[in-house]
Amino acid sequence: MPLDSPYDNSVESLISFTPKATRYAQVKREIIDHIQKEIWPYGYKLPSEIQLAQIFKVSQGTMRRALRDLVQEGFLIRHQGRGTFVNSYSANFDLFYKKFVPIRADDPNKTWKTVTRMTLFEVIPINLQIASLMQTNDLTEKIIHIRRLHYAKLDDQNIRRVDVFGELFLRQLFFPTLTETVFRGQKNSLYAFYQNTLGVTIMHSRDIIKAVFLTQEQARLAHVSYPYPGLALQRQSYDINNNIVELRYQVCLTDRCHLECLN
Amino acid sequence: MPLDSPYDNSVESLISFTPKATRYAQVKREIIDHIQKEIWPYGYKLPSEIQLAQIFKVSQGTMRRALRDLVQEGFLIRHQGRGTFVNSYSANFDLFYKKFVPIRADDPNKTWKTVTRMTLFEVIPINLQIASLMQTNDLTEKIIHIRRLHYAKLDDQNIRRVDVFGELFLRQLFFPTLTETVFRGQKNSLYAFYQNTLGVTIMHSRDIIKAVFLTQEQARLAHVSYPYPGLALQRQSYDINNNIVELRYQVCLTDRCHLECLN
DNA sequence: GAGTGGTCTAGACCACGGA
DNA sequence: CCGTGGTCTAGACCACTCT
Repeated sequence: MPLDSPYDNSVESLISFTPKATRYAQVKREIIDHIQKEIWPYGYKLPSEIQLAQIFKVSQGTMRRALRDLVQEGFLIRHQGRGTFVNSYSANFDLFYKKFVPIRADDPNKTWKTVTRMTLFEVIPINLQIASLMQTNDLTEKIIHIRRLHYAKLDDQNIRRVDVFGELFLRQLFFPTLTETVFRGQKNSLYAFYQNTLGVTIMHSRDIIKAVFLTQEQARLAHVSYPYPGLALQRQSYDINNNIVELRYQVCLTDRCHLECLN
Repeated sequence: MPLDSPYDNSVESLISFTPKATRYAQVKREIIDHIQKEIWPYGYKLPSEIQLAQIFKVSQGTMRRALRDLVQEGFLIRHQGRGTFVNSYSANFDLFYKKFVPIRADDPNKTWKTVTRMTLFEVIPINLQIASLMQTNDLTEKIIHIRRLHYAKLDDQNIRRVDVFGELFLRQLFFPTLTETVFRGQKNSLYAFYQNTLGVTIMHSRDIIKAVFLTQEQARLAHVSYPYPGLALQRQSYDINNNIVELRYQVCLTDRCHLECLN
């Protein structure tokens, strides 16, 4: 770049260079950082919006704009007369469940129970396919691979039928404390477990769905004839900083369930 | 109610009784009405927000709130320096396409073309199943039933392969001007056709997806062996007043395409 | 009754688009 | 250049929750 460049090369401008960052966007980013660093942990009650406006040195209106956005994006939850809280999977289970679990029972008041069993836990080197789907270039990373089966427990019979075959791939980089023992201890929703126990919050995900045949082995475990059609769902899950940290591949029977999308 | 009731029984209060309707919500409703009655037709440029605030007798801030909501809900579109416009399928085809067509090609730069052919057009009496899915109780209604096939035209071969089998069910009540000839004339997106030619705007929809076998006839038309798995998608489409006006049932092959959901 | 978020107002300055 | 929407401010009143 020539010395008489028209661009502003002052140290100040280079350091403070945040193109088009509006005040409310800056405030949003700072709040997200606070949540991510757990300075404001999940469930935490934030100061009132008046106090927040003073803290961030903005007007109450600008503060409202930032808070409104963050509520809409799922970071915060507000109750009139009570306050503003950091949103969490535990506190708002239904909300997160509906957002991330598109599979619903055909019968709204379904009578059977579902149980989940882990059948494999291993740490493997990353391969090209997974690296591509995880959008990472580091081929030295380790991947935690977990296999899970979801059984339907029918009331009238004493048989267990596999409804969903699931494979999980997690980047160990983001789940350093996860071991087989820790995973076995988890009972509730997987994403709540990630957040509460492993410190990883899944913010959004992308699903790709295809129709496939079950394999012979899957058909046997599902107690259906072969061949049999199933839904194959591949999911990329993004954390609070927009890293893809989890890859999911699951095949599900659609006998008593369906997948629902709202547009 | 006793004469000394603490409640306000004045004629004014009874007439203007709109429980909890905030000002910005009232303004939103009035704007939607204007659009629905085509006082402000699709693509129309609204007055500036200052003028709108004067028209609706609210502050500019409240006006902004209403406009912001309506943009987010898809009714309006705004451009800084240009103005506020009534949104339309034609003007924002990509946006609507992405919203309502969850099926994407596996290959982002796909090389084949798709053509659509209507193979049936009939007006039939409504039946219980359709009435239930349409959420109507009037069993005297007429339903327009249309069958369409989507062919993939492969470059390297001279064969046409059916990729999607589609059935449409429309409530004639909402599409009084639709005849077979009119339908044959439509070339572009179906929802743009509904809006521009038939005066019906689809605002949102709900999809239910299952994995099924293609029928033998479908497998033959698709040039695949039997049995073969396919995605069955059932859609309920809602108009601007939240009536379900269209029901769609389509079965698609997922050889070169997939279904995508963002959560 | 004190504190909270939800709504609403009446201004201000800026960046962008088009004539 | 003027008109537009985008951002921001500094107040106000109300409904709700909790104690």
